[in-house]
Amino acid sequence: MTDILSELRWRGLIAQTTDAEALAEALAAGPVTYYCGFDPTAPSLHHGHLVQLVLMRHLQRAGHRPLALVGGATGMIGDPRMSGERVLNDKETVAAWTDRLRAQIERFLDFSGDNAARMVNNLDWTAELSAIDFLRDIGKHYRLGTMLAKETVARRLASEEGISFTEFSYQILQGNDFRELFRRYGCTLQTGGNDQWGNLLSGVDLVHKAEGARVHAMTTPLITKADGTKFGKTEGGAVWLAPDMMSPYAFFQFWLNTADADVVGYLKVFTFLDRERIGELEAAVAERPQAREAQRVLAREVTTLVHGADACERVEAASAALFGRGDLRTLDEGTLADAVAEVPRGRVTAGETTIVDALVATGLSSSRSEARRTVGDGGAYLNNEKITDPDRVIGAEDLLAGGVALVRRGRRNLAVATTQG
RNA sequence: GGCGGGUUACCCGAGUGGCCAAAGGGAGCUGACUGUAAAUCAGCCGCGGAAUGCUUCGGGGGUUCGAAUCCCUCACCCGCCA
Repeated sequence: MTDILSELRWRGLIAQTTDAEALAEALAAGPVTYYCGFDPTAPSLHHGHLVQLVLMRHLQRAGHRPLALVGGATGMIGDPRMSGERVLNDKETVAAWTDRLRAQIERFLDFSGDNAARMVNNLDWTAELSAIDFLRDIGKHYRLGTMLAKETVARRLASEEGISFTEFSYQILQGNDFRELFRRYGCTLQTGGNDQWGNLLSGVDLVHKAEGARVHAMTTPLITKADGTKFGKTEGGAVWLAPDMMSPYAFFQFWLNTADADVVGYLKVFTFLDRERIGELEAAVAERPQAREAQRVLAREVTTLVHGADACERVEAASAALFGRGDLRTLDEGTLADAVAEVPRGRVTAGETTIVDALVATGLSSSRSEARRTVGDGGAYLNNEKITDPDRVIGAEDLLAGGVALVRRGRRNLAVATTQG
C-alpha cells in the first residue's frame, strides 16, 4: 500500500487531521472505511465539493473503502454558516436534489471490487428517530459548552441575527452520522472541507463517548487564489458540476483561465497527474507562460473528470475554433455548429436586429441599457470585429455558415446569434 | 406578554421632508496593456433610442405642493425584561 498520506500532503489536500500518527498507522495497516457527506443545499455540487470527491477517489485508489453520504436529513436542517440563517427547503426539493447529487457523486467512485464504494443517506437512520430517543441516546453525550464553542455557532450567536435551535442542533446530527456509519460499516475516518472541522470532531467525540472507539478526521484546506480573491466565483455564481447549470464549455473555460500563480497548485489538487508530469508543466509555466500549457492540461483533465472525454473533446475543439486566429468565415457549417454548440444562443432577424438587441437576445447583456453601455465602452464584437455603433444592424452579409453570427462581449464572453432553427 | 432597536440597490452601509436614482466600500462589467493570465491605470455599474421620463428605499394606507425620510397599520428580524 502506498503512503497515501504523504501523497495527499504533497498535493496540498490536507489541512488538519486528528492524531496524525494514529491515522497514518491505520491507513498503513489495511483498508480503512471512510466517509464524506454532501448536503443537498442546491441542485448540484460545485468546485468545493470537487475537492472532496477528488480526495475520496485518491483514498479509494489507495485501497480504502469509501462511503459517500448524501444528507437527505441534514439537508433539511441546514449547517449554520456565517452569512446567516438558511431558508428551509421543502422535503420534495431536498429529495430531488439528493437524487441529483447521488448521481454526480457516483461517477467519481468505483462501486465494484474488494473496496467497492457504497452510497448512504442519513435520512435512512434519522427519519424514524423519535425526539425522545434523540435527546436520550444522543443528546446526553453532548455538552452545551462544547457546542457553543464551535466557531460558527459562537460567531452566529454573537451576530445580530443570532442562530436558531434548528441550525444549532446540526452538529449533533452530523456527529450521529459518523456513529451510525461506525456501527453499520466500521467506518473510522471522516473527511471534509476545513470549514467542517468542528462537525467532524463532533462525530469523533460521539463515537469515542458512545462506542468507546478512537476514530479519525481529516480536512482539506480551503482552495485559494494567489490574488486573494475567492476561488470558484464566476458570472453565474459557482463552478457547478451539473451540465445544465454550467455548460461544459463554460466549465472548461473556467479552468483554462486559471492564473499562472495558481495553476500548478490546482494541477496537484484537482488532477490525478503524477509528480513527474506536474513537474514538467511547472517548468513550462516558468519558461513559456504565454503558451499556457499547464492551463490547457488542467482544463482538459478536470473537464474530462467531470463531464467525460467526449464532452471535453467537443468543448476543447470549440474553444480552439472560436478563439483561434483563423477567419470565422472559412469555417464550414459543421465545424462552426460544433464549436458553438455549448455557447449561449439567441434569435435575431437579419436586416432588423441591432447589435444592442443581439447582446440582449443572447443573454450577454441583461438589459438594453447595459448593452448600450457595452457598445459605448468598445466592448461589443460581431464576428470578432469591434462594433462601436449601437444601431449597427446585423445583415445577411454578417451571417456565417449555417446562418449564424458570433456575438461577443469583452475579451471572452461569446454567444451565437441564430436566424433560424 | 411588556419595552426597545431594526428592515435602503447584488452584498455591507450612509441618508430623518425638497439639492436623492439615493454617499462610501465591496463585488461585478468594459477599456488600455497582455498570453482567453496576474498586477496596474481609466470608465461604467436601476430601467429607458434618453426626457423637467419611468420604477425603487420590507408590504399596505395616510399627512404634505413634495416622503427613503413624518403618521397609522401589517409582516419579519434582533435585544432586554417577564
